[in-house]
Amino acid sequence: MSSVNLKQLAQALDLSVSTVSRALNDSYEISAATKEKVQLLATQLGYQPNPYASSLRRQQSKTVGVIIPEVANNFFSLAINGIEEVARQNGYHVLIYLTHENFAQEQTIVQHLANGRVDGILISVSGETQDAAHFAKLRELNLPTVFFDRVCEQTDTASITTDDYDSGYRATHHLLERGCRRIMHLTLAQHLSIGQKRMQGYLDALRDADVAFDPALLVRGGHGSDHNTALVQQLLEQDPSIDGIFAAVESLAIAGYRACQATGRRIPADIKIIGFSNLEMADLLNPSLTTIRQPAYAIGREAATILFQGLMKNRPILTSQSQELKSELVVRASTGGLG
Amino acid sequence: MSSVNLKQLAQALDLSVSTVSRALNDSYEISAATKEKVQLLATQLGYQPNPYASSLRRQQSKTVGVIIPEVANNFFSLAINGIEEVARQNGYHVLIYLTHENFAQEQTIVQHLANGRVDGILISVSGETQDAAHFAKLRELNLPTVFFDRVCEQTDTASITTDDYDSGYRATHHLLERGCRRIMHLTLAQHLSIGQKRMQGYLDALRDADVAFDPALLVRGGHGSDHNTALVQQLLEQDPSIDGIFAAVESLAIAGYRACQATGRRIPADIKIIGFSNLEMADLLNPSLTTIRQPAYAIGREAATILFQGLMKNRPILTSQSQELKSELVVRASTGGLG
DNA sequence: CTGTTAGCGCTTTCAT
DNA sequence: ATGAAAGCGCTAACAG
Repeated sequence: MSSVNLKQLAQALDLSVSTVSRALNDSYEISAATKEKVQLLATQLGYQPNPYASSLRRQQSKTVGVIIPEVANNFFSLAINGIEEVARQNGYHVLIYLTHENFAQEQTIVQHLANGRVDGILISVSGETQDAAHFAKLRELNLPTVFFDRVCEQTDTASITTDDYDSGYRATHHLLERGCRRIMHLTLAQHLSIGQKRMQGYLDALRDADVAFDPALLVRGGHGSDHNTALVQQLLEQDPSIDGIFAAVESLAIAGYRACQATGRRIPADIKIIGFSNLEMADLLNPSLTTIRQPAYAIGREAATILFQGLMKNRPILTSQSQELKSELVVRASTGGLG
Repeated sequence: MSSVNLKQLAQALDLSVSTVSRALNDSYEISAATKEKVQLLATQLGYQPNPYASSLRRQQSKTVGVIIPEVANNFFSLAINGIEEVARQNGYHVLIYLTHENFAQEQTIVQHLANGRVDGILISVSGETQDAAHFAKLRELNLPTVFFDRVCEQTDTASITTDDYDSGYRATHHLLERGCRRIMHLTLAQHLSIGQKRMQGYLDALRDADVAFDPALLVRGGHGSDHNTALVQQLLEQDPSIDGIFAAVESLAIAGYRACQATGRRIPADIKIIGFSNLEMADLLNPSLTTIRQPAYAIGREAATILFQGLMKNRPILTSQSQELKSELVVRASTGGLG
């Protein structure tokens, strides 16, 4: 493709291919004079090494695969930003794959990457994923993998997460502190560790405050923002005692907000809302919406950094390298909004 | 990496490497019996062809590069979704590169891709890009390229855009129709065709309505949401006659909204806002914000489709394949909000 | 310091 | 219908 290759360079310079190769790779066994000559001509002719030839020979691709459920979601977008940046700095390329929250797709993708196309994998598991057999294969093949945000607890690789339990606790505590006693808990993926931990934080905060937990307040949303809004709205109408909403996912925070509006509840006078959201817009537009912000960009960077360190030093990636980054409680409303 | 390769399969089956290769590629010159035998063992052993070996030999990578300014932006996120989907359907892989709106990075990335790593490129140019020399090289190398959203008018490849002029006109018309006469125009990248077209729509709408254009109402924002808010706020305070805001970019629509709040202007009673935004959240959260929604996902799909058609049929990608997709004016407020 | 040679794993003529 | 052999472009022993 790039028209000019090593052989041509070698011929033009009357050198052997290996000398040229070594000169370009700045090998210590090539004279400074030759190096210069070679590099000069190489840049003149715009020589670009064929990545596939060297990948084949070196048995490494300088490429990582990123597998995520969806990219139209601010958390993952920001994470990709972090990942791409670190990759670039380390001379790596980034292949992107989307599972669309579909387990079968996730399996296929993982399997497709187990052929040397990538040197390592960064993954946030799909909402449907329960079985971890496909990850076992990655270990077998010794393909370094780092989980981020939505981790798979069954395998023993490194993972970068947010302080899900803790932030779930804090969020609930925040509402309790403001007088809420009947807090609706909105969640999507109950069987994902991320959902479970957030909910456990919610439950423990209630318990520590001696507030009874009512299972009726546990709501599992689905996909489709209008559907969720209707669902919450219905529950609000059924139970006027509800005075708080804790949404474990951004989309559900919005749904909760809209449902409150639809039922005429005033925020924060009648009801208070707190929700996970990585969308700065959300609280910029609407300060009455208190949010839990995950350090998405940092998570991407951290996950990538751990992966690359393992790759460069050719060391296995250990569970001990796992980290839990802190999320932030963002309260915008100065005028006693929800804050 | 994947441990098992053609040679091993061949030995195990007592066949030649070429036969096995052909069998797996479903060649017509292999007996049905052999094919079956081969394919059976291949799946049993979990054979995965080495992508780099076949890329090297075939001189094609089954990979496309996507170059965008940023991914933490709903438009590009959605576009990637569309691109990835189409790529997957066609057996292509997607490499992601971010320019961070930086021209130098864009040049480097483009140059790095001109070595056979990708079979084609999908690109949305950085805000700084004025010079198109680096794209000329792509043409030289015959590397199929499709521009999307932020196109480069100097080259003659296909491009997928939104109806920027038209939507700029319609947005402005919308405000004029509601009585606005002093409409502030907020823009980021004035020299990008996308910014120019939107502004031209604005100007023409004013002219057609016989409303004088005041250059003082033209505001060029920068990066940093707080900075932009302060800028707009200052202008609003200086000029109380301003009764409308047209934001050519989502972030500026938010800045405008916040500035209005800060200066005590009521929306839409005192001032009306309309802005480009691909964030459904924005108008869900705040129905008084009328938005122009681009068909981001469709743009991604369309751009990718054109690229792949060219790649598969080995045909050049022509300007004639360019398309302009329609954007949508989203008015949420039923209660006479801004709508 | 430089050249010769082998080979990464696959595809594809060319032969049989 | 199958096999032998060449070669994609590069790197890395091994010589010298």
